Amino acid sequence: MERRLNLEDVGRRAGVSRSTVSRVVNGGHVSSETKRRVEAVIAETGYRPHAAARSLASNSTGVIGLVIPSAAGTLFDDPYFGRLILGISSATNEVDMTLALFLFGDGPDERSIISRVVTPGLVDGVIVTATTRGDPLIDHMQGTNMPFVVVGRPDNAGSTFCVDVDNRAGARTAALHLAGLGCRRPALIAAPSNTTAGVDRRSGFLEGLAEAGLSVEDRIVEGDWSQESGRRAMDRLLAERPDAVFVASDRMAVGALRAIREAGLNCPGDISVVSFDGIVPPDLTAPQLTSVVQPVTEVGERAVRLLTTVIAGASTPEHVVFPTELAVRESCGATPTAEPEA
Amino acid sequence: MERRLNLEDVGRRAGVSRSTVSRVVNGGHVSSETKRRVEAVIAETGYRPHAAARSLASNSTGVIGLVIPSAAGTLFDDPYFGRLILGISSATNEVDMTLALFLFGDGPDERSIISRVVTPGLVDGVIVTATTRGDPLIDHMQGTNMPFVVVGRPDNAGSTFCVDVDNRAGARTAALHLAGLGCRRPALIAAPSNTTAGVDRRSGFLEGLAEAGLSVEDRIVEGDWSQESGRRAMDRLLAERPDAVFVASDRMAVGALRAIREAGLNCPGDISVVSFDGIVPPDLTAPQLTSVVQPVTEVGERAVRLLTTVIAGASTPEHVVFPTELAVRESCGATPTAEPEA
DNA sequence: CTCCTTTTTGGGAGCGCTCCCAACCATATG
DNA sequence: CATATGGTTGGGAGCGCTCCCAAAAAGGAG
Repeated sequence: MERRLNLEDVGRRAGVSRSTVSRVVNGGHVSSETKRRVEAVIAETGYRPHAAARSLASNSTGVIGLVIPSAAGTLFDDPYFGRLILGISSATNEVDMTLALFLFGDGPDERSIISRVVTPGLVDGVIVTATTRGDPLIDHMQGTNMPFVVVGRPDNAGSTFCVDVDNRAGARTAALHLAGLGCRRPALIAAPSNTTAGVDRRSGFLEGLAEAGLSVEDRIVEGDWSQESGRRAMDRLLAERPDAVFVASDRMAVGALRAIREAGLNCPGDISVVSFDGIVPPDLTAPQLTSVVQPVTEVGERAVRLLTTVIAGASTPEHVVFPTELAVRESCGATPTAEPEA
Repeated sequence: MERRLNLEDVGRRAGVSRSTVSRVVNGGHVSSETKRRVEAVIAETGYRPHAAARSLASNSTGVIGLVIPSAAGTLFDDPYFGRLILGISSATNEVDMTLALFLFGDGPDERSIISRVVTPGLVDGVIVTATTRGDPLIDHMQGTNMPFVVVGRPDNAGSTFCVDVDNRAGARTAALHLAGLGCRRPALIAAPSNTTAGVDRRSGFLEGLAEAGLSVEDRIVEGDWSQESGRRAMDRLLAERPDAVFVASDRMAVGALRAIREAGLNCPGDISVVSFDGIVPPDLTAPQLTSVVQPVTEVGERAVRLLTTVIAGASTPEHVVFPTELAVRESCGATPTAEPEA
């Protein structure tokens, strides 16, 4: 097995210098005749530039990292992260970069992996997501000079680049929609309050309710994003006889729907449900979920684009906020249900 | 902002040479006194070695790639890939390496990303998931000298390292179980026949059936892994009045269960269901699915370990096959259902 | 035909590390 | 006291590329 060849070798075969070959590869100025000859040699030999050498010399790796702390075994049970990764991956491909994935749990190993993320010469920048409120990871990142953008809204957003969806406005819309439908005893299945998405959706919903002169009183239970937690939360809530529930995630809403059905009640007949995410396929539930749709894939793509500007040197923090959109389907009762099932 | 410091700088501050610092960092032989001094300087300055420089000099990057071809927008709808990634990521962390993720669709862009995967100096090796039969990607990889292992069973497995689960045996077990329960009219909701997992599960099931003197006759419909396809397949199958169905994936089984319920029939009362994967949480469905459990996470972890041996120079192809295990729950009817719901 | 501009090309320097060999030092041995 | 032994240490060479400057070639204008 012969040695991999390098720029010099290719140049020798084409009768030009290292530099000229480099120019051909990277699109510099080369006479068309020379270019033709060099390209022929490259095609013939299958030459490919060495990524590490390039990174070292140019001080840029062409790799971006995606960091997801507290990635438990259940990470992908919620379609959210898969969708986000898909968006990030596709945008990464588009800008001709490579994606590195850093998942870590809450163990003590976490620290060492964090430090791997900021290893010089490994990635050009990172996207950080799934952080909890006051997550030390954000502070840690700020202490380095590694370019990074946050997906979500960190507490101290002021000084960081971030892209998020308008959780608060979306939840408010849900409240207004439910109020408009005439509910009297609204309830809330909230997302964990140690996440900004959780608090934003909660406060947005309460705010919308207040505008309509309504209140959840004590009809509020906090879930943990899981379907099972949504089911249990709804079970608990049923004792309070709510006539409308806003569930802070689709996945929890699927569980809530099941609890309603198993209690012998009907959605939307007895209880209207509106959820947040718009991520589970409508057909998957009966009735179809009315949901506040957040553009997850776009968020991922935008995060990559934003990161490239940070890598390129942008320094004044930019906050991108995507609007959400209410998709009215069956579970809220605004539309006649196709086939109300027992 | 001052320049990042390098080995030489650290050495100067500690009064030793570049080489000595390198030895301290990499665990070579250094006197304890010197070591202490150097480590102090490293801690104080926060020095971290430059990954690209290291890769270039040592000809090893510490990065492994995960390649998932034909990754459509629905990739993560099935928990399988998420789970696989989790296993791979955790094993990658354990061996102190970094994971690069290459997802690509079936577009013409695919080609260029494949070539990025084999860029020298980018990754030390890759794990390729074999989805479709006769995937040209496998052949392409064989043409390079990039170490790789396949997750799944490629057609031409002979010459590649791969790790897979025993789909055939697992499906056979399902058939035997159903037969043992006394079914007379078994049916099959198969996985796509352009995947080896699909054909293995199909043939294993038919084989088991044959052993028990049974046959699906024409009670066989092929799904596309999606929940919706499982539902449609079952709908179609109902006309044939099957009394037992083996569904080639949990996700399709969830759809099948719904079709049964919506047709006013009862599972397991009217129809027994056994699925493959064991990946959806039992509580998620009613009745709980009896399923052939495949150890997805372990497969991922094993793939990483195997890849490290290939990178280290292993050259005689190794095929690791994990056994599956039948988890008997409610949907097959072997156990009294907790609460048979309409 | 000379001088100046523009395009094209070559090669030195250097990125930060590892690898390896030679030099060094101390201690143990004949 | 010379010599072997083994643990430490320093520094040259080189990984394959980019960056940059200067040399060479090719035109254009006077």
